[in-house]
Amino acid sequence: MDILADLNKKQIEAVTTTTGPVLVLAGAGSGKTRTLIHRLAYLLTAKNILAPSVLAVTFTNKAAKEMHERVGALLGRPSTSFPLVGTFHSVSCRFLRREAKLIDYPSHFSIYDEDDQLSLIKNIIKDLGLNVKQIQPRAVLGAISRAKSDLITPTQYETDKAVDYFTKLVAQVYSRYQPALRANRAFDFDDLINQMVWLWQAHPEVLKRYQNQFNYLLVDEYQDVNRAQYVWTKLLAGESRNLCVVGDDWQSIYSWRGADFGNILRFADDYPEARVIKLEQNYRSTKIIISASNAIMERAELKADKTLWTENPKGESISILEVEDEVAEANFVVSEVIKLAQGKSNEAELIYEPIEETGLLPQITPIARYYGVDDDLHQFAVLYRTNAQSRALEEACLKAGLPYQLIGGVRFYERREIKDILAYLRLLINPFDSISFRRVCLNLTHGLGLTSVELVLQEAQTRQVNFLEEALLKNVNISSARREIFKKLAFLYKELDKLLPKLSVTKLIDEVLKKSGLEEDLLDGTTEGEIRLSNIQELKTVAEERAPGKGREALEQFLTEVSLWQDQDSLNKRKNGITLMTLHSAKGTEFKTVFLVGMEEGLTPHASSLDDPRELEEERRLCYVGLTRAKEKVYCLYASSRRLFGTVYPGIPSRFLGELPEALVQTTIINPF
DNA sequence: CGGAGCCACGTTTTT
DNA sequence: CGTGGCTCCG
Repeated sequence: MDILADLNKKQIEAVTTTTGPVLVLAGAGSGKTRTLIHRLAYLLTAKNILAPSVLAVTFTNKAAKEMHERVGALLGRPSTSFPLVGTFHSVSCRFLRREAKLIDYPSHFSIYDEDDQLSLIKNIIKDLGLNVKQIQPRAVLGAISRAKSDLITPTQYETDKAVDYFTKLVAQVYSRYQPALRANRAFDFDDLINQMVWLWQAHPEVLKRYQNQFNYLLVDEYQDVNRAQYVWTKLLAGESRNLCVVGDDWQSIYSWRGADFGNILRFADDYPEARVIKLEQNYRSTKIIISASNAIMERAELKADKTLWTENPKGESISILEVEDEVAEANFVVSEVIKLAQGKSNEAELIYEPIEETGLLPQITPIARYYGVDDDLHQFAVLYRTNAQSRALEEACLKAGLPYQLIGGVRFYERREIKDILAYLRLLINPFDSISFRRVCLNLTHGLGLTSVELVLQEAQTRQVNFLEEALLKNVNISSARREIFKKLAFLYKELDKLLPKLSVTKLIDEVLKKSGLEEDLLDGTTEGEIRLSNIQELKTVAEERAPGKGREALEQFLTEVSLWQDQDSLNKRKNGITLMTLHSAKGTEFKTVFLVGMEEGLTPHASSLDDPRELEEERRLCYVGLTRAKEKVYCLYASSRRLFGTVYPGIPSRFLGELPEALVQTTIINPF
């Protein structure tokens, strides 16, 4: 097996430069993932590095999984002798659970997601005697999270950042927020990184241990690391400095979440001896698409210098289309897909017939009906700036019978029934978890309300005991009926605790479904209840796959996995259909044909970015990401009027369209008259 | 305590 | 236009 076969010169350099710091600037479609995978394989075989001393960090579980599988395929060895490949959060969580006792946390701490964080913050605001309505807990959480991604502690925030009313309020909430997490034996997502950084800084001997173990470090999507992740990486790379980071500053689209692509631009400051390797040859797209993408990025102010090029054919022009409104836009996309899909498949399977007209705009593109069964539809994607835009597209697809796959929207683990079940299980592992306790009482236990639950919570807090201790209730001033309900709940948990060692997670979920009465509640004959129950069935499938085995250990593993694996489409089976998703979700994907819809001022670029040049730059990069998803053909659409939240707005073509060189585009105005 | 109606609000979201 | 969060009442 030749690991270097089929790689270009630059890629080979990136694969074989195994010692010292390496920065790989990998343009869109330049074979970045391939290079990474080959580098891992090269380390393990040609260099005979032992798997346990290699660590590869990604941002998404999907990327981690892909890397794992593809290295496996390349090496053809069992996954047991694999290096550790995982997301920043999952890897750090693993470390943190191992070392938790050093910072006085149990190893089975809960992991709080955004919902949980918000509940916690709302409670703190209430405790401070402030009005939750006037404050927007979301904004406070956002500020805290941003501070945390910059490794700013509550104390530092108070002294350095608290300058006006809002930031002073944030300081107040933040200083109570961290102790609140501790009281709950919980960490939030940011903590999974931060606490490890702080732990390493406070315990150099522990850091040393990790540095000694992981001699070879690989970080993917480096443009997306925030300050905390940057420090985390730098600490771990330590003195060996065998750190290879791969990324593309042009594809930095998460700076609003604390990602700082400056980290990629400043890499050489920390590592002056770094080898910088640029992967500029694109294997994905046509010359036209690459020229257009370069034209967009030429105008970016702050960026690493690189130019994408390709040996691929010139390809088709980029079609710019003006349509009447979002309905016409969706109709155009749908009929165009049907037309194109027909060209590629058995014609007998596709029959066109205009279906009943809407009555509103009968002149506009009569929708054809899709009768196909081919799976070429995977080759089409419709990308938009905001999730709200998916509605018109979905409707057009449904009307035409065109199968589609919607990425994003309400995520599986954010569904109420799922969160409820998980809260129930989480409380079993961590009975100090007040957020889960609240959920269990309020959503899954009849007869309990906010007032009595708050009283119990308060009593537990003053006595420093967990919520399930019966003795606790003696001093709580609630009616005897409610006291009985609490006692029943506590008893139920005791029972579950006893059964736990013998039960698989699947069985445990069944047990909870029955004993909590949730199953009974959901079997109320409504389809909604049915759907919720089937979601829980799906959760059981996840449990079987990700956490087989029995008892506490399996349950802990399951809870960690589902907390950290919130991936959108990991649960959606890849069914046939065109893909509908936001530009953000599109990063890392590729399609033969891409429709960029809503290319209007105020949408792409988004209105909220117009007054800030830096945010505008991010919109530009977003546009770049959109264009470079396409292998063969790009359509850009804008509507001359668009209905948003019930009101009609005039549509002005996006500035980015005007920046595309005229020679590359073909503009058509689809006018109904 | 919990359901029904009313009002406010509305980017992007890897973990 | 829809959703979700809150209030009021039974």
